[in-house]
Amino acid sequence: MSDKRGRPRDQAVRAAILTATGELLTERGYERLSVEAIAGRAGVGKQTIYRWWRSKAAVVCEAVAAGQLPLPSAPPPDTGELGADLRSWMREQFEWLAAPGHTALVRALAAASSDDAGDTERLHELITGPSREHLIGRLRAGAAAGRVRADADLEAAADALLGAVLYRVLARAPIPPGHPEALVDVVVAGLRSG
Amino acid sequence: MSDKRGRPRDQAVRAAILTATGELLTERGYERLSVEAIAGRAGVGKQTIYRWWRSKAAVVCEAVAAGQLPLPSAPPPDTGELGADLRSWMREQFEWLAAPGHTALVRALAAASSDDAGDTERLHELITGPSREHLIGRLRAGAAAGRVRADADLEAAADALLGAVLYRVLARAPIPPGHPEALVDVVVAGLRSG
Amino acid sequence: MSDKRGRPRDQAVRAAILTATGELLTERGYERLSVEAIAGRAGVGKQTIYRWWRSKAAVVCEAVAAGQLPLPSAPPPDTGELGADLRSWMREQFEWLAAPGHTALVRALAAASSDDAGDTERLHELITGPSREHLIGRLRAGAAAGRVRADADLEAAADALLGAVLYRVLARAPIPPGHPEALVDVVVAGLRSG
Amino acid sequence: MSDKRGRPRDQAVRAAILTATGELLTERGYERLSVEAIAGRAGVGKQTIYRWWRSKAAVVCEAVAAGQLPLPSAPPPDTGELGADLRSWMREQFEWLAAPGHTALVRALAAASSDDAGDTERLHELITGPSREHLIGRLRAGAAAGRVRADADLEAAADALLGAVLYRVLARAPIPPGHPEALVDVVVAGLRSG
DNA sequence: TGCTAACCGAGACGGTACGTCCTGTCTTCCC
DNA sequence: GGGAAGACAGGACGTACCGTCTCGGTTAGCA
Repeated sequence: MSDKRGRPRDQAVRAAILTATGELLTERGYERLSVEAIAGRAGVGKQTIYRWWRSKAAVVCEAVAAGQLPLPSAPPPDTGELGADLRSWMREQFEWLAAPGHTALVRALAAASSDDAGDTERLHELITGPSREHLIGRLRAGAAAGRVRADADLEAAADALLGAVLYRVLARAPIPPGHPEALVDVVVAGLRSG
Repeated sequence: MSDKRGRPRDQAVRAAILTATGELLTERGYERLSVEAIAGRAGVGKQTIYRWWRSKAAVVCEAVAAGQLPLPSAPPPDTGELGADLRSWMREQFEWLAAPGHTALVRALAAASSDDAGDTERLHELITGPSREHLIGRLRAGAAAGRVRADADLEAAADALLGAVLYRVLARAPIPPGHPEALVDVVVAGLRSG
Repeated sequence: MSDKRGRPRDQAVRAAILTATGELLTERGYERLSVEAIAGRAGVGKQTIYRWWRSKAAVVCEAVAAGQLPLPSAPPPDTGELGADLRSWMREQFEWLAAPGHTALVRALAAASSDDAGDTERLHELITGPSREHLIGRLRAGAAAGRVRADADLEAAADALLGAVLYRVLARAPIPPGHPEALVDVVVAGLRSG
Repeated sequence: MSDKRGRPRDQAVRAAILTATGELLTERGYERLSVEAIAGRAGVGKQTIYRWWRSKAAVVCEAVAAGQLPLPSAPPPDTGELGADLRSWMREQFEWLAAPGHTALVRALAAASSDDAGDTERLHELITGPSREHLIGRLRAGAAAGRVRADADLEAAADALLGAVLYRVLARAPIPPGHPEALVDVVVAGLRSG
């Protein structure tokens, strides 16, 4: 089926490239990340990178997919209290962002998005996709438990929560105390009563 | 008192630079925008740009401020119906984004944000600031009219609405029909009842 | 004695490599000749070339030796008339050079010479060696016939004739009519009388 | 007439590039000479080289023209004795070649010639041109003095002498004692009697 | 007939250099 | 002294080859 002629791709090399990419992205940001620097740190020829990825954005994309970059943890388990669950999840999101380098990383990935349409979708799928699905799942469970009205648009609610986080990060606006909870409160109340 | 010796700054030159910046930004995006291209299209020396602006991001920043870039219109007037007003405003936001070049522009500005901390704040202030203030003003009027409960966090609500728009744009996700209204419905309902 | 186990060298492959080398050398010149292009045209792995030759120059060297490259014909037979014989031989040399690709080939081989000392000698031996030996042989016959004075330096005379051709080719200077004959006349007269 | 707008070309930079080129060419030879190395040693951006020269060969060409490379001295003055004059001139040529680096330089320039037609002519004009003209001038003086027969082809004689030198260098053949004198003897005798 | 060695195609690999593009600074002349 | 033009050092881009190195698959002689 597949063409297996020639020397096979060296997986250790692929890993080294993705690791180097993750490190440099966190250290310097997307703008100041160069393919040459990745090659240098990974101990790899530049051509080896271009052989497998079309662009800087594509490498970053796969580095994220490979878990080379720190992403916020999965949402906390369902304790039955929708509001409490979402508040603690939202707090975690903002706490993760407070760590040095993490806001830079999000901004870097946002910048990477502006390059190519194909990579963008894949990148957002990888980064916000899991969070989003867990979030919607939790909301759906709340709906099943009667905590959320049946006709509520759960996707819109998820957009509102994730978007609010993204907005604060990109605007470099400070996070006032109580902000995560206030966000959750507005959305959860809106889901409860139409 | 002030030293006015020497030739004063040529305002026509400044305008040409900002116009060229706006055009190129919309055409090519922030990544592929170069100072040399701006200078070339504006018929201006490169040094003239660097004399007045510290960086590419700063020029983009001022181009936005000078209205060289198309931004969504101001929110519609207060008709007394908070939900209806916000729905139509939100529809306008998404309609503006649907026009060709506008999503590219927002992505370009998001990318510009990742460069420099100082410019970022100014840029977001210019782009989302007016929308945000109008939005919060409208929400505050709703609170005064008793449509919004007194202790609601209007900033969080504004973040949720603006962030949701930003999120869809950056993720290049399609806008399903009814999405703008659903967003407004969740947030407004959340503001009404705590 | 020698270990002849294992698959023997494929002579068809060797021939394909030398043929491809000859073609590419004539088409593109030595500078723009690449081992990868040779391998590609010969339908051969790069390693197969490096297994048998140390360098690009070595392959070119053997391609010449194997007759893959067109070289000027052997000198005409001895008719007894030294001057006439050399004039017609010299005319042949310049006529061969006039054909398209042949001057490029000589320049390519001169360039190849600058690479490696070992290859250079072998290459010159192959290319000018036979011509040179025939030439000196013809001059020696002339000396035996009393047409050339006994103490004449036949090597110097051969250098002068071959070098003059080489000089014109490398300098890309046009060949004026009567030039080959004039060259022969000077040298032959010089050999006749000291 | 000429466009004098903009910053004028920095002559110190031009000199630094040509000096660096001459040094590196002598040290490493033409094949191992890189534009990046020239830029590095000259303390210059690569673009500054490509702004003024189309190719490596063109830079080498101008380095020669600018006297950055050691070339054999001009021919000795006319003492009236044609044979003696040419013998001492020819000895000088071969002595110059015997110095380390000089043969490499000639081979390098021969290799540079194979790249581009335009540069080749200019390069040969610069390198062998002056020698050739002095040589022909001296021969013409000999003809005027009756030492050379009137109908002798002086160009052919010059080709023979210069070519013989070039031939020995490119072939990396050793110079036997008495070779320069033997060369001159053949050619001068040939010019004397037809 | 199966073992072992060497060949062969393909092509990945670490590198070097290419020639282009752009950045931010500078220098000159013109107004 | 502002401004157009454009040279400059520096540095990253993406491409082309280099010479080396595995792969799977052949093709011989020897056992």
